[in-house]
Amino acid sequence: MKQSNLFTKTKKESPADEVSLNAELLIKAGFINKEMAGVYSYLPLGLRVIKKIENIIREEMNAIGGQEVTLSALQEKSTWEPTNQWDDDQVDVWFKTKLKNDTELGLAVTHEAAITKMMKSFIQSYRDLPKYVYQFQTKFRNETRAKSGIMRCREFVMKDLYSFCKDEKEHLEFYEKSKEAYKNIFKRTGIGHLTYITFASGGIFSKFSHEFQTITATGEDTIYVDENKGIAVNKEVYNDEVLESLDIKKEDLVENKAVEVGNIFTLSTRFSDALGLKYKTEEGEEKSVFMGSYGIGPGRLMGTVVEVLSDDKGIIWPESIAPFKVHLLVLGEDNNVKESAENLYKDLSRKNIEVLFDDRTGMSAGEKFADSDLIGIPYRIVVSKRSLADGGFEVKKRSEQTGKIIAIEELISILLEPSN
RNA sequence: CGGGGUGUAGUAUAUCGGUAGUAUCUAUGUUUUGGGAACAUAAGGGCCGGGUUCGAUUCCCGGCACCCCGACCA
Repeated sequence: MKQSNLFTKTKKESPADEVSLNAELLIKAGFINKEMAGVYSYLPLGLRVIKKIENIIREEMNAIGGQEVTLSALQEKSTWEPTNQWDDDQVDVWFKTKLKNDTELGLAVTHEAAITKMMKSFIQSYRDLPKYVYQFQTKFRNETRAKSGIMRCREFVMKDLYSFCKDEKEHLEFYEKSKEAYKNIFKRTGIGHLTYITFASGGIFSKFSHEFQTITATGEDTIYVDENKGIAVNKEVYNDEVLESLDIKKEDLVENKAVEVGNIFTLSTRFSDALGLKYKTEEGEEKSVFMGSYGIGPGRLMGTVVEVLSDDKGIIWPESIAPFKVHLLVLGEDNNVKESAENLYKDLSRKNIEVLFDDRTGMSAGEKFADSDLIGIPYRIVVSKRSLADGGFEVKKRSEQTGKIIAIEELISILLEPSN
């Protein structure tokens, strides 16, 4: 893509109404736009990142048997009444609205009940189980206080997967698989080294749920990390009894602030009982479907990556989710230089290498460099009189301080190496 | 929801009970071009409503919006 065609612009000044690093950098670099407190639009660069994150999640969900759907955002009151989750004194984050005929509706806070209801149409027999269904879908939550940039929004997309199993045993097999899938997701999106599976409160039907917590000073949660075991305990369940049951020693734990980037939990038969999602066993017995729920917010994940992987100049995207692989900068107005850059842009594009081509004219070199650092694309290639005189193009990784001049053949072979 | 704070050009900020200044951005021109270039010219502003006052962007009240701390996050 030619940067001269990109409608977004970078900003020099940090927004006055954002304190969080993720929002500050993403807004300055033109990835997102703030519409109101807790509500953000995704711009071309930001959407490319989100789509890449979604694709990684999608691949991992498909790998463990997930089937993608999209459920509606409008939900009926009757969907949530059986589990007593419609009343505002039970769930206080509802956005509610009405049809013209006064029928009450809610904007989806989550989809456990809705999907349980839907699956009644398709699950009747043990032969229909297990099934795993997921979506990327917008949730609306009327948070009393939106905060931390895109980390806690009133409108946000969530990947939510729901598992439907015959019994707890079958459920736990999948539950373990989902942990591995989640680990893969965080590893592939570049925050695996800072992300710990964390024991958290499990609600009524299971002792624990599992959160995936990424260590960062700006996190909302406090967790206790056992580095050797690679696991953590959320402060909300941190006590002697829990530590003993998990065989964790207090002295091995280090307290950290962290952000919850994923959460998996066992629902058991809470929703299937309430909504009547049952199946016939081989013996002809009627049983409730055993369910689980598995969430990740791609937007929050993106914000976390920015929080964790950035420096004083801007964002440092992991290759796997960067909006482009290469940021090609042409310096100066010399026609030979321009032509050389154009040709390189075409060559790389033909090889299906994603390039953001900074072909903007009338800009100083320093301004282009500053923009490039802010946007944070993994490879920066500079074409200038100097680089051509030195025999080619200057390549520098965003994560490194210095670059080197190389010829086009070598350049292409470097860029075609499989990433991550 | 409790507490605290802030609303001034597109953005970021300053001053002031009496003419609202600067930077950046935008437009035009000239000179620049390897780390946010220089000069010139131009355009652009007091959240909304009420009150006090000769006069309010400034003081007071209400509303709205935004930020921070805490609570909440099923």
